[in-house]
Amino acid sequence: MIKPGGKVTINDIARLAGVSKKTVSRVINDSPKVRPATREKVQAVIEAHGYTPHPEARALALRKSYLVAMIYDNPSPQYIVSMQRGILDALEASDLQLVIRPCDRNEDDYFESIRRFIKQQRFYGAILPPSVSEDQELVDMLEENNCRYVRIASVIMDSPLNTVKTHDSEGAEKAAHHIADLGHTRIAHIRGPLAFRSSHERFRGFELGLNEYGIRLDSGLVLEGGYTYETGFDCATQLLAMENRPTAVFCGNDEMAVGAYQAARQAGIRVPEDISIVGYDDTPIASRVWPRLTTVRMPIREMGKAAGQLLLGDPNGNLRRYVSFTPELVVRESTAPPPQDS
Amino acid sequence: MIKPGGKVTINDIARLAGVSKKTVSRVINDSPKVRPATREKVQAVIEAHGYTPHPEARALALRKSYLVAMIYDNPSPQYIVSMQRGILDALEASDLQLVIRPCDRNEDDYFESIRRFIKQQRFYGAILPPSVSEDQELVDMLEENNCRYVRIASVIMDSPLNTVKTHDSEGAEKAAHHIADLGHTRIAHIRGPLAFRSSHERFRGFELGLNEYGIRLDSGLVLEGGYTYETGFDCATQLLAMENRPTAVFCGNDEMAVGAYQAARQAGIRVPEDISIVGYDDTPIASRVWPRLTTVRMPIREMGKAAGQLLLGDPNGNLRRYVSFTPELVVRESTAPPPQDS
DNA sequence: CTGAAAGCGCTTACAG
DNA sequence: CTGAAAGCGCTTACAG
Repeated sequence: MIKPGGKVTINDIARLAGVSKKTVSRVINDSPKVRPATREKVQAVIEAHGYTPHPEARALALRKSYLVAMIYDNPSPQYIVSMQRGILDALEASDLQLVIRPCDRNEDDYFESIRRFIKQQRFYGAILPPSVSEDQELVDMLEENNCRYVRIASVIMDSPLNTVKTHDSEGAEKAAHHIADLGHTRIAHIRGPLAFRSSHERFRGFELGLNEYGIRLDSGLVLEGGYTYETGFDCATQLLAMENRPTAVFCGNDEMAVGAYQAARQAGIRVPEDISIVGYDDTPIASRVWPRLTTVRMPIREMGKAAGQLLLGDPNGNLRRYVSFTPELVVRESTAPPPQDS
Repeated sequence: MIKPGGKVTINDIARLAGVSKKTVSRVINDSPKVRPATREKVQAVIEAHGYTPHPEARALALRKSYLVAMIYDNPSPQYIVSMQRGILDALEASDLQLVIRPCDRNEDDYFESIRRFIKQQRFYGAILPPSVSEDQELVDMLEENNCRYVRIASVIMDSPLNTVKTHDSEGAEKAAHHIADLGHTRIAHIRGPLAFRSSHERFRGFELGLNEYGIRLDSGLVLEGGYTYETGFDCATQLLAMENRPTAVFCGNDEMAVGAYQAARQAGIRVPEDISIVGYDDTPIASRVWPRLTTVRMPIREMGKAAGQLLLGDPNGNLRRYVSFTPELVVRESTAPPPQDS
């Protein structure tokens, strides 16, 4: 008899099926060395009792964790949610679960706290979106603790085999081409914080893209924001107050672009008639503001999925492939040719 | 010697400290029955080797899981991220981890898939934000599997001891009072889908609030949306095309309100001069659109924390308190008195 | 193809 | 206050 209220265990199944627990184990683990008749008999008992192996017991016996950690400090909810979905897409076929760990790199015990987390849990592996992915100290700590990891980053910082690369510079280059094509020449850039590699890559790509059209990016028109609405607003306010103000602004992400909308509105400057604004990320807000925002789209969910797959490794063999994503420009209504009289 | 590359175990610590593993266990678990000198000696060895107990082994021996599941189908990224943070706030002091499980109630294997998830993982407990929290079949399944749970919901569906209640009707009532105070009488409501209890509560509270001002909510001006931008747009487009169109619209959430903005814009109707719009939730988009949206704020992160605490129970004793949250109105620029000529 | 023994790293009674 | 034995639910060699 099965203990009332208690879970049925491998022993119960073994007894009920008249085999040893090892045989049950073999059935569970799809070992080929079980006679079909035996397998069926055991399967029937398993199903009849809704048996499912205890994950902690397996983990202990196999010296393996079934938990994947996602460690992140990204400020955009949409980014986080899409990334989580993507990772789960990859984990779906496996029996791994996703444990989340938001953090703040500015907090004092940020590093120690994550170290404890990693040491205690002995994860199957960890996935690091930017900007956590750029923290080499953290990655070193993971390696010290034998925790494999996949970085999502705009540059390859160690092996390409554990990086999902996003070609941020190419996305920014496309934005530059679009703006230049429209005929703009006085062009500003509100970049992200220097602590983010993506911010450098986007800046670099944007500058390159303009250069390809023979346009120089005036360093006086490059301001540093914090990837937030408020900083976008502040930087744009400064730009719009200039004597000879720019006719186009490329913002390092959508949040800052929406802040720039607000700055333009308060200054009585029309988008896109007086000023063109371009964002980056294509988060949902980009198509909910008015005018709808021209921006650069990253397939965030697919990137998460690729990261998950990289972490799992190829089930048939163990070759792991280098994965990279190229962003594309989404043209909407926030960009137009510069005003005639300018 | 400690195996190279291998993790240090309780046995290593016991040997190194010259005590039995049981004594180490007592130190780890803060048992009072250890002589201070012994405790210190053991502590020193633990720290010297950075020992941390294997969570799966503990879980197995204690017949207890250290994993909390968050199961949700809420479509708003901001809501999800805030709720996750709140739950983690509550879990911080414990050694529990948060496993996330987004799902889609419309998918065929939604229920079976979650059932498998629950059976396999034997969670410490589960947290259910709306609208998953309203699925009684799912809750029954959790109980069947001895998985405790906390619901976040706008009505108490079973015991108040495992519900974090949100007074949605009160928030909607406040919205009604605000609109009535401004002098509106032709008032519309774009409600959420009938499958969400919150949608009913908000509708009910709004109607009640208008009645308190002697205003009847015209059922012809109540449309059902899907809590999405697109449905908000569609419903508002219908309302604005009416012969005698409303001068104010209360939308069931911010997403739909922003959709309504867009509909007004396309119809050449100004917000708030020609029509007042009120949302619900105070998600970040509410203060990023123009004009900034008057809406009803829910303290989502605190609600998540309360849910986590309810799940953990009171560490000093085991009384659990009923928790509820009352939303407040946030007045911004999307509401104004009705136009003079109306 | 199948089983009895030993072990994963921890804890809970039970003695002393 | 401390320890030796048994057990949590599973798996891995090792026999047969």
